[in-house]
Amino acid sequence: MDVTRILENLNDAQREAVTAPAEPTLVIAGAGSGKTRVLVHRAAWLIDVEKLSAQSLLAVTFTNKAAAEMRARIESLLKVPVQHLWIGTFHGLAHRLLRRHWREADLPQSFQIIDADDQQRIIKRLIRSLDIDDGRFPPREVQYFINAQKDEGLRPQHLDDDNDPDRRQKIALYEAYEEVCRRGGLVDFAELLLRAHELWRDNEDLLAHYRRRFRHLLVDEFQDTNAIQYAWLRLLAGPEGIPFAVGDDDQSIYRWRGARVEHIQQFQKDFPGARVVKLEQNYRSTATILNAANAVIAHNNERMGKNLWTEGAAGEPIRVYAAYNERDEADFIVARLRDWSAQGNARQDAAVLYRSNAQSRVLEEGLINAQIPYRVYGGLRFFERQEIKDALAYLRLISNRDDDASFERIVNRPTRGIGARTVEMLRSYARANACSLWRAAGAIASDPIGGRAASSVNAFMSLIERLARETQGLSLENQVDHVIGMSGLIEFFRKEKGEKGVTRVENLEELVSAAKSFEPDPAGEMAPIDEFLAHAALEAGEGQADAWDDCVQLMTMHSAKGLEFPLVFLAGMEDGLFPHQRSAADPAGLEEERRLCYVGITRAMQSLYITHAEQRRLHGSDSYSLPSRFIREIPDECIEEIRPKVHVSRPLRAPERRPAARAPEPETGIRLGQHVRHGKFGEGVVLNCEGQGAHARVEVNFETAGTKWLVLSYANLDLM
DNA sequence: TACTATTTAATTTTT
DNA sequence: TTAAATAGTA
Repeated sequence: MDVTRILENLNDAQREAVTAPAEPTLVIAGAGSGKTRVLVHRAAWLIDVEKLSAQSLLAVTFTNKAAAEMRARIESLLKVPVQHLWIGTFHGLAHRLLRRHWREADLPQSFQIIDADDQQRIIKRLIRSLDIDDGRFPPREVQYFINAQKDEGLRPQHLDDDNDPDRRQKIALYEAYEEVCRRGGLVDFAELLLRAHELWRDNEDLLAHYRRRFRHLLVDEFQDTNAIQYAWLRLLAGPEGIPFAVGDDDQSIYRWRGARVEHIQQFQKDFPGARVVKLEQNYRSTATILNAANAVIAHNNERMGKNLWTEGAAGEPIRVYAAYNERDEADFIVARLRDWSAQGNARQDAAVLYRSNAQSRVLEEGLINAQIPYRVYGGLRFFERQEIKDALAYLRLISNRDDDASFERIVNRPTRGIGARTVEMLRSYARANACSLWRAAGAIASDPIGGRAASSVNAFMSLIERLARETQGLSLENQVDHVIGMSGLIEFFRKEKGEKGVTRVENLEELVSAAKSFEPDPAGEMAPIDEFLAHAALEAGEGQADAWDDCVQLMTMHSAKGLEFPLVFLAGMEDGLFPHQRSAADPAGLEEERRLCYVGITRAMQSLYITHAEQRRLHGSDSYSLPSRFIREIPDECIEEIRPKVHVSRPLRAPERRPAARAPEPETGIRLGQHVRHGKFGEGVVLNCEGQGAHARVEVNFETAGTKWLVLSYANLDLM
């Protein structure tokens, strides 16, 4: 056995974690401290040194990318493939279990997975069909409610309406939604986890079997687990299982979608005496960057506490640039990126991070002008594209006629004379007879007095039947090819004007090649087409292709988690934008924003620039804000302030169209963006003014007191 | 049924 | 500003 290969190049803390005895272990791994490394080496250690069969390990991650990377790295360390090692996402593993045990899970054998978009469509339809005011119950909110319940492991029957009519309504919708899914054999993402949990909870023998098999549970990004994921892990671990969880409480940024950092504390309660290892040595960033990150995150109360350090040098100071507006900010960043390239650096080593996607626009404009290639992360993924989902809906309907979500999607796509009226008729029939739309269509199509609608519906049904017949026995690739051609989809999109249609047709052709290169599990019992459909739902594909081009990377701070770049810009560091207005109100929200800031700072290896704009056009109108409070939390000695150069000052702008209408009070000297001081509220910036003379009021965004409207004649503001 | 005008709202995202 | 959803019109 070659212990050295597994242990070399590990520091003491990493080694302690990797070689820990077979006991519950919690690794608190700071940013850049070698988290994945520890996980990978732990797996290799268990297999190679402890001589455990790869079969007895289960490794779980949040993203497919992380799962693939982990497998690859374990294999490269062990120098052998580890096919029998279960590595996957929570959803992927749950799906695997449900396919194996669909009977016990009370699912149809060829159940289909629906994504968030499908789910929303179903809910929207449901709200309408039940004649519920969708103003009071927006589909998005209902969807959020349902998923939140599922994430907590709750079924409608577990819920109490608390005598709140709104809540009662939502519970009723949850129940109705469940029924639609049951009838259509549809499973959403949250349902995968919930079902998998119930599967084990209610089948003693099954649970015992998996407990016997999986002795070691390796968990990545543990701070991101939601209640049902944690419950699932705990159930599997049982009294004997040995969980090895790796996470960082300071990088928990997904509370809003159910993640609970508290599981880190809970872990120590559920597994008393669990070994806790902290990884604090950082191999990524300069000491200056780490000092800044440590100082910022130290302002949070709810944390385990840890301090990143490095053996490396202090490095450059963090540059803070105060831009006049978002254009100036973009110009500054573009100029720095030019320098970066001119000095012989690779563009892909530079990243511009921002809080919200809308910020990318100005940056992109600047980059296009300067002819700097860039790549924006997080666009539409391949399998999420409209035309792709249409094609998949045909395939799904062929596989299962009762799939109402797919039925609705394609019944009139391409248009075949089945309009809103006809669909409404189908829906009400389906509702009255508690059957699927397909069955309703059957009833209506056979109605001799149905008229034109009946014949259109009839034509649609025979098309589907024909496609089903014709694709039987064909290879996956040919099935897909046949369906997109004969369904009329290709023709439909070809007619679409502009470049869009061309791209759509190309994408459909791409789908055929995706089907061609898809390798179904030879041992799997599923029909290859169902496997392909599940794959499409669980792995929506890359957001943007061509990662190999030498491009500057643009992304949100959320999507930057886990990545690192020699040069990083944090753009739009202004109060209201970051921390975002909508999170700043409650302390927990603010702490999460601060963790996000910590994530952002720790992405930088060598150089970090922080920029903020005094004035920013947001949603069409100008807003004025103060530099983010997070900037102030960085120690002064880490920072070098860069003043805007006079000659880049306020870019030429057309004169105000209506100078008089919105003009600030000339005699008061108050203008938008003016910094002011108030006796009680402190310092702030003028956001807005209205009225004149004695009635004039101004809206001021105060650093500490928030945004307030003040009557000018009483407020006694000092100009600054 | 398809196209056009108007209204509305606007973090963060993986599966 | 702008994208998307809805309402209204040809």
